Amino acid sequence: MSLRFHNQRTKQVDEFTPQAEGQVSLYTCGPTVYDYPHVGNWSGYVYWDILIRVLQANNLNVTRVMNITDVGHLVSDADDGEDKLEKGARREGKTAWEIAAFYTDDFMKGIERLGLIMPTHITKATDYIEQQLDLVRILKEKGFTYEIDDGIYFDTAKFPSYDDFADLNLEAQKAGARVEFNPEKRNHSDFALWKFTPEGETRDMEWETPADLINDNETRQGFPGWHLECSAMAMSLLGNTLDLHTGGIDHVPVHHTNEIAQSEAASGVQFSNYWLHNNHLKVNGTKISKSLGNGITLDDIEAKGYDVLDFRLFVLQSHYRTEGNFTYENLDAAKNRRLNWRSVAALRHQTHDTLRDDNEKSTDEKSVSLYAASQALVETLSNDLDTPEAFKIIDDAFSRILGASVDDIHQHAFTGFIETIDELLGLQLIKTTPDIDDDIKRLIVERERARDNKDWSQADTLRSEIEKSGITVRDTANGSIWEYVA
RNA sequence: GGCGCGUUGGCGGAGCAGUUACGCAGCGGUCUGCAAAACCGCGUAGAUGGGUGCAACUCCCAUACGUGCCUCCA
Repeated sequence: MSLRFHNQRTKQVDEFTPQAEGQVSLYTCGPTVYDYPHVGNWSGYVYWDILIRVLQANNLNVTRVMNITDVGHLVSDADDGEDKLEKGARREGKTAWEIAAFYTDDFMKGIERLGLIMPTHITKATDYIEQQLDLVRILKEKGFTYEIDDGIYFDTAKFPSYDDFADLNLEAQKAGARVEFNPEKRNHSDFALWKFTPEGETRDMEWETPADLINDNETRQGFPGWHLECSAMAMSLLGNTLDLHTGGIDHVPVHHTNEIAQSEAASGVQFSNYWLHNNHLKVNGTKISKSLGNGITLDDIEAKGYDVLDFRLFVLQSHYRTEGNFTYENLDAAKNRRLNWRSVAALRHQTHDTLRDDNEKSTDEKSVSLYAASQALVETLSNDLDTPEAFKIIDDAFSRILGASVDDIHQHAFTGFIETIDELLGLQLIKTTPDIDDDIKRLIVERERARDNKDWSQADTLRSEIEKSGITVRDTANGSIWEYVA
């Protein structure tokens, strides 16, 4: 079995080989906790959840770090020392610390709602201030930094391969730039490692800048630049070279480019061997943005009567490197597909282990080797997380299940297949398809008896009775089958 | 102004130079006590114009439209 991923570092699909056999170190850029995440944010985390599951299915032990950005993420063009957290605090009349705590908590709940596997470490930027300052110190000692009025900056001109990762054309960008940049900066692409709190201001979140990092000896309060945290946390927990680093496609030209520059300038070795990026989700054909107010949240989805698992399935229908488009019409299609899959999964309660095993059944035209389908799922997903193709495999297998007589389905193998789907895709088909209770089973048997006696009115009465429990019955040549009422 | 990407049937969404993607929705039929399911079939997809191939949705060029980045962004 082999794993392949599209690697932004090499711009091609590469065979994946971890540094240490059987072990994978992985860093995922997490949220900035200043507001509720929207469907676009979540789609990325859903895809990286599949990545974890696929790595584990390949018998790899994953150590994963995800950060919580709770400081230092500057808003747009305002170069006035304000960051997203401080702004959010003003908006809601709270402190930046309270804002961070509230939305961090909300994010953690979202992880559970979507059934995402919890990272090994979830780290807050504010818990790693020391490590970030250490990194600044190393970069300063190596001559990569310079100080200007509002902070300590990284001199990108001293890192010659700066534009390789994103294939940037810095000269062209500079020539065509529409936004004024800080004239004190030496290069347009230079970025702040550490920002100083402006004179006369006090921030909710600020720390004393160590004297050895400042040119003159006066004490200055400050806070970390946004890019610094990821490098500091990744390297302190996972080492100087990671196996995998993931994030949104928007991070390629700035955030990840800067992470690479500052990390490799400090350590002298490659920061990450593989870089994976998820494409964005649009809403109704346009980019999701605060100003447009189209940032649909998990709560919005549920308020419209959908399950968050419908959204999860919707996301996985398209490949992670393809741009998606969220509309409620499309969510409807995903919901219907999930309900259909659920009906199939519920069939396992109505099958039995028979004398014939799964392999024997696979030789039967009408049957299907579910063991082979499980294998195919793992292999398909190992090929750059090909979820659309995985869905096809599931649909193929399910349609053969539906076409087969219940007596021809091997319960153990069938349940195993559903479990494999859940392990790989997290759709919770087992959990969402509980068996029916004995009272309903009795009614079903009673109804079958009525049918045998051709007592149709009694049979219909019993079916109505059964439907009060959210279960409906359909009749096949081999007996009655129950399903959940949609 | 600079740099890039996309355009597949009603909707979503894949692979592939020559065979049905798949799903959701729709229509017709078979089956059936009813209902449903299942199965079969249908709608002659590939933005437009050229080019290279025996052969192009699938490669190349151009045009149109859409969209992203260059400023924070998953």
